[in-house]
Amino acid sequence: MTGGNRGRGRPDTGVREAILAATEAILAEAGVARLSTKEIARRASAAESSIFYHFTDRLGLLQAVVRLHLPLYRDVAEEVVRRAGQGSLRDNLALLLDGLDAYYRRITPILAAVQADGDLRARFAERGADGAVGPQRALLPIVDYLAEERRLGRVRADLDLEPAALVIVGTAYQRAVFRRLSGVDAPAADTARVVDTLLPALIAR
Amino acid sequence: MTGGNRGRGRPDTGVREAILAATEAILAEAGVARLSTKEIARRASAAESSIFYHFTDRLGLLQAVVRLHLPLYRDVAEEVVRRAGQGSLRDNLALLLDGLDAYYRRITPILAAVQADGDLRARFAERGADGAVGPQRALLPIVDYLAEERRLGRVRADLDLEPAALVIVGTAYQRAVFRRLSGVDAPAADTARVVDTLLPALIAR
DNA sequence: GTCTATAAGTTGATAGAC
DNA sequence: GTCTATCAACTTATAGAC
Repeated sequence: MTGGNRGRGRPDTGVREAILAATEAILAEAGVARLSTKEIARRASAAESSIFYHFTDRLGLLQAVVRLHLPLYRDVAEEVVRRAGQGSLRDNLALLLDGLDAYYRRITPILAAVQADGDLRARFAERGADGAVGPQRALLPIVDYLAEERRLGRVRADLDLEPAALVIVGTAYQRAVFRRLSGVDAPAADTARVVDTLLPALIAR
Repeated sequence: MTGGNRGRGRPDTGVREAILAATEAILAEAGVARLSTKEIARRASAAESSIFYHFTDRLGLLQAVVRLHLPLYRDVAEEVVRRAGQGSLRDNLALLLDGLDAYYRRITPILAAVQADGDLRARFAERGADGAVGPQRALLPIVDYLAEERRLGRVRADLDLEPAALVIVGTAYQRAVFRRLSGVDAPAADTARVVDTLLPALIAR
């Protein structure tokens, strides 16, 4: 056990965290293809066997990395939910798109790893079934936000929430993927244009 | 040389094609993580060394698989460009979304492989620079279609084409990724709802 | 909890016969 | 063009000392 350590038990020497950080770095730079326990150990300046001590096996490590990033999504999404009714719809949408974009830029390598490894995918499909991490869940906070704005009369009364959330998330994801594939590492510059294109689909006419 | 063989040169024994098909199958079922030359040879009922004879190395094989699927995108996209001005905008958009969805369902495992392998990603980043396959190019046919519809006055005169194309492609891609992650293999059922949500962003008010 | 050392298996790739 | 045989390097994982 590490992380929440406050003096009880063995002192936290940080190897576990170093391993997680090294894993994430390799995933982002080189991809799962080059993610070997030896390379992780080298970058974390730790023994290879420490990986197995902390995470049981390679897949356990990958799972831990994914788990580490799930709360971040809630942060991004719930930040916007809280803003429902405040500020302009345009500003909120820009905030949501940029927030999702930054989030996706960070987790795209990890998502790619999940998609690239059948075993890892299977482990998350199980979890998805019991409702904890199912991919469609990603839409829920956005749906909540839109529902609140609809209740307040700031978006069309007949807005179909799930498709609308899908369009927003899909647009943010696509921007992140495009930028990663083209090797650009700067934040997106065209948020305003995307927002202005999206808005007429949301507001009353 | 195989494929276009029409009697000249050595007879086409189909090993090359079998290797490509086996590669695609493994990618779809298990992901790059399990894509070994040995497994490919086994599934293709061919010798492992034949892979190296035809594709030089593992990366060359992956490149060949990607290349095999690029024309398919043009087919999907250009089908819709041809329909500009014909049928209803709603029908065309539904056709485009479903076409892109089917396309993405097929290439998602391949795209995942590219994202998961840094070397492969690098090879395509180079190509992208010289303009042949750059990811943003995926938007061009959709931009062309929207431009034609705009010229005909069937979409808003002030529609911002690139963001609009991004939204359409992103939505289609997101649906495909979601469905793959949740293990569902059927075509999308909610196209109509998505189209009706998207449409107000495109048409004149 | 972290290390060193090591085992057993798999990997991508080559040489050479047919 | 396709095969069999082979290799050195690397892979995940374990045992046991500290």
